[in-house]
This record gives sequence, C-alpha cells and structure tokens, in this order.
Amino acid sequence: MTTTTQPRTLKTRARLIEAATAIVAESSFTDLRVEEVVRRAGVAKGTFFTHFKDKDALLDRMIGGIIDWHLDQISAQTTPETIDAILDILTPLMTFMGSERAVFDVILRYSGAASVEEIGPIAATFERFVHVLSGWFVDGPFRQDADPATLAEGVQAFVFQALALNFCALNSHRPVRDRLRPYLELWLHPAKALDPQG
Amino acid sequence: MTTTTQPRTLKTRARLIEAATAIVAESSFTDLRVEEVVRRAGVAKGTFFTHFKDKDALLDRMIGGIIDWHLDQISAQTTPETIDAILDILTPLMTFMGSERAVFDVILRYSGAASVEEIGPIAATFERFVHVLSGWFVDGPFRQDADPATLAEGVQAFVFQALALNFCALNSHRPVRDRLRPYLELWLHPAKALDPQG
DNA sequence: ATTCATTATTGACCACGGTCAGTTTTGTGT
DNA sequence: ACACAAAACTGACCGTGGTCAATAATGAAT
Repeated sequence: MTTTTQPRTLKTRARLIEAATAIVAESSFTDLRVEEVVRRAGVAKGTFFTHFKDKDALLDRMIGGIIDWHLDQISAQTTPETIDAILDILTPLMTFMGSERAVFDVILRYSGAASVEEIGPIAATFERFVHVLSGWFVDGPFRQDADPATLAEGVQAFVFQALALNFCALNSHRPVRDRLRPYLELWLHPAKALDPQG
Repeated sequence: MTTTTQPRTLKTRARLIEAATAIVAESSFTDLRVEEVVRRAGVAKGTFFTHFKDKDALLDRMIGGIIDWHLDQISAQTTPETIDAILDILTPLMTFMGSERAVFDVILRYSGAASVEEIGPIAATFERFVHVLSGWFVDGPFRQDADPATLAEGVQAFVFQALALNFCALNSHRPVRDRLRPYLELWLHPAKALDPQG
C-alpha cells in the first residue's frame, strides 16, 4: 500500500493513444495494428497489453471519445420539435458510426456494458445518448403516453437497425437518414399515423 | 466450359459441415476451431478455405440453418393475437440467438446481407423473419396504420436491442422476454397506450 | 488408353492479437 | 546512500485464421 499508480504510466499510455490516433488519422480504424502502435510509441508489444486489456479496449476508448464529442454537439443544440429536426441532429453521429464496418462492429459489441463494475466508454456514451434523448421526449410535441427513456431506447434500436441495413450493399444507395425516418414516424408520432389529419 | 462443379466437392463440404456440427454439439460455437474441423474431416487446412470464404461463412451457414429451423416452427403455429403470444412464439429463437456471445456476434454481422449477389444464409433468414411477421400484421388486432413489413422490421430491431442489453451483465438477470415486451406494447399497440380503456 | 485442361487438395507459410517469465525502473523507508 | 518491494516494461513465443504456389485428381475429347 505504498506506491500505486504511476508517473510514467500516464505518459506511456498517452503515447500509445497518440500513436493510435495518428494512425487512424492517416488511414483508418480498420488498418490499425497493435504492432504499428507500439512501434510508433517506442515501446514493446507487451507494454500495450499492460495498458489495455486488448486491442478492442483501445478502440472502445477512442471511439467512445468520438461519440462523446458528438453528444456534446447534440446537447448544445436546441431541442428538436420535428422528426426531421431529430434526423438532422443525429446524422453526424450516425455517419461516424457507419463510416467503417470495423467501427460499427466495435460499437455493437460494446453498446451493452461488458460487466457491472466495468462499463466501458462506448457503453457509457449510450447511457448518455438515452439520457440526452429522454430530455427531448418530456413535454414535447412527441408522444406523451410512454416513458421518455423507453422512447429513447427505441430510437437507439432504430439507429442500429438503419445502420445495419446500410451495410447491406443491396440498400446502401439510400441515405441512413431516409431509412431511419419511417421508423421514427411510427415510433414517435403514432397518433398522427392513426389520424390522417395530422 | 465443360465440367463445372464436382463430385467430391459436395462430399468434402458435407464432411466439413458434419465435423463442425459434431464439434458444436460436443462443446460450443465459441470453441469451434478451423484446425479441429479439418482434422476431423481428414482434409488439409487450405481445403477448408476453398469451400468457405472464411470461418464466418461456415458459421453463417450453420447458424442460418438453425434460425431457419426456428422459423419453420414459428410459421407452423397459429397467428398470435396478443403481445404475450408473440413473445411466446419468439422466445425459442431469441434464446438461441442469445445463447453465446459468438453466435450473437455472427448474427449481428450477417443480419444485413454482405453484398447484392451474395445474400448469406443468415441474411436470408432475416428476410424470411420479416416476411413471416408481416403476415401477422395484416388484418390483425395490432395497429393497422402502418406497413406490415415496417412493423416487422421494428420488431426485429427490438429483438436485437433486447438481446444486446441482455449481454450487459448489469441487466442479465431479467429474461429477454420481459425486456422486449415494453417495446412491443408501444410499437404494436400505440392506440391502447393512448387510450387507457384499451 | 492417352492427353490435357479444369478443378480440388495440400501444407508450409504469414499476419496479427495476445501471453508470460524474466528484467528494469521507481519510489519509499531507513 | 542503500535496500527492497511494487510496478512497469520487454521480447520471444504461442494460437489461430487465412494465403498461395505447387501438386494431384477428375472427366471429357480423341
């Protein structure tokens, strides 16, 4: 119980993340290799795994950071009053989520927390996602007969559905936005759908 | 342009699938190793990859077959008239989909088709899933203001959402069934939710 | 039967994520 | 200054999915 963590620990970890970020900037998440990360950071391969449980843990952190930035942008905007406004606000985040198959795969794998004690960065952002969207659904123009959190979780489910279909080459000519809209119409405005007058 | 496909090809492929099936029966999809499959089938490793693009293609086929069997069972039953009946019918399939992380991962990856010309087995089963469920939603007790296929796709999205949350240890004590129900209530019976009388 | 193009098979090899016993560094107590 | 335990680091090594140039089997045409 004397020394616990780290002087150089933080420095090494920062170098690893910096190297990884540079690689992604130059090429992509898909082409990220642990060996290249440690080469650029100037450490041995084993060191990487003392800082990250596995490669996915690094991706979890990097991608989680990007999603968090998007949620900052989303939170900063005024509460959307229409489906189209929601689609506008969500589009940049969805574009990132669907930018690479590897990115979407990691997000899918980590969108539910891995374990109780260890909620990863991506899982945390999706808790935040539900929280932010819940705020839109209390006292708004959208359906008021449902728990706002449940509505938000539904939107999340439809975002994933729309993105998954987007990776199907058969449909990939349609923008994700257009694929998501019909779901949100039915999910957030059931009364309008029931009543032709709107 | 004389001989195309093959006598022994089918035989070898059958042996590979048979070996893989035996391994899964003895242990699990998680523990399936290509080297073990080829060892049991009595062929070289390279042979495996002339029959399957990659390991996932074998899993796609095996898991697709099982899902297809579940859809046979689902189709054979009478059309459900309530949310609970839907949950009853879907539970066995959901139980399989959530039985192993490895299984769910493959399903997620392949639930959208890989490419236009090559719709994999799992992708095909999810087209069939939507088709079967669409049948439930024409002229039934559920909402009639929406395209049945869209309703079915929504159910699919919620099934995935419920399963994904189930792999979150935080929530895994709740049956998937109970996690799915609130979504379906709001999705299939919006009018009921709006009108307290039901 | 023999040839020969087509197709299936082989297994050494590679790529890459991940492990671990051994070594070095670090900070603290004396 | 020195000793020493805790923490960080190392790199050879492993497991496993996937590749490919070389080889063998096949079957149709002669």
